[in-house]
Amino acid sequence: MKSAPPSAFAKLRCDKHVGCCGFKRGSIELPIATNAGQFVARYSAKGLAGLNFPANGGADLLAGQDVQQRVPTNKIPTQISRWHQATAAALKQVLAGRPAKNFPPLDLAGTEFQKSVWRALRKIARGQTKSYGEIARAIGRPKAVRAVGGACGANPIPVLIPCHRVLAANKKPGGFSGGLDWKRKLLAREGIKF
DNA sequence: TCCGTATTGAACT
DNA sequence: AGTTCAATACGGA
Repeated sequence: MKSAPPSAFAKLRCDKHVGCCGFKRGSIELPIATNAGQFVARYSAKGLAGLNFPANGGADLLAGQDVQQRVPTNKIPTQISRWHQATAAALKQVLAGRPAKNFPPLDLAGTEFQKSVWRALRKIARGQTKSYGEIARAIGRPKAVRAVGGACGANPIPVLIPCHRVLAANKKPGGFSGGLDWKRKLLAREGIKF
C-alpha cells in the first residue's frame, strides 16, 4: 500500500486571486509526518517560510483564511518538492537529536532585528545552549535582551531554527512558542539537562 | 504613544 | 531560595 499522497493536504495560499499558480506571491503548505505528529511546512517561491508544530485537534494551519485552492500533487513545483524532502529529513534529524544538514533555502520574513537574531540562533550547535543575553551580545545589541525573547517567539521556523536552545540566564527554561513541553522534549533529545 | 514580552541582575525578604 | 522591581529594546495596535 502506498502512502497517502500529500495532495490531501497540499494547499496554495495566494495573495492575489484563486487560480494564481505562479507561486510568486502565494505559498504552499505540505505535511510532514513524524513520530511526534504531523508538522506542516509552508513554502514561498524563495524557500521554506514557515514550520508549524502538530496541531492537537487537527491541521489548523491548513484552515487559514487565505487558503484559496487545493493543489494536486503533480502541480507542486519540483523545486518545492525538493525543498520539502530536505525539510522533512532535517526535521526528523533534529527530532532524533542528531545534527541536521542539507537545509532547504529559508525565506525568513521579519525585521532586520529579527533576522539577525534568527541568524544567531542558527549558530547554536546541537547539544549547546545560549541565554537570551548571550544572543543579544552576539548580535551587537547587549541591552536588547527582552527583544531577543520577542524575536525568538516570532521565529517562523522552530526546531530547524533552534530557538529551543535558548534558555534564560539562570538556566530556567524561559518560554517556547510551541509550548514548554516541546522545548524540554527537544532539549532532552539533544542530551541537555537543566 | 502605549502596552506586553520566551530577560536580567540586584536588592530585598 | 523565592519575590519584587526597575531598566530596557522592540513590535503591534
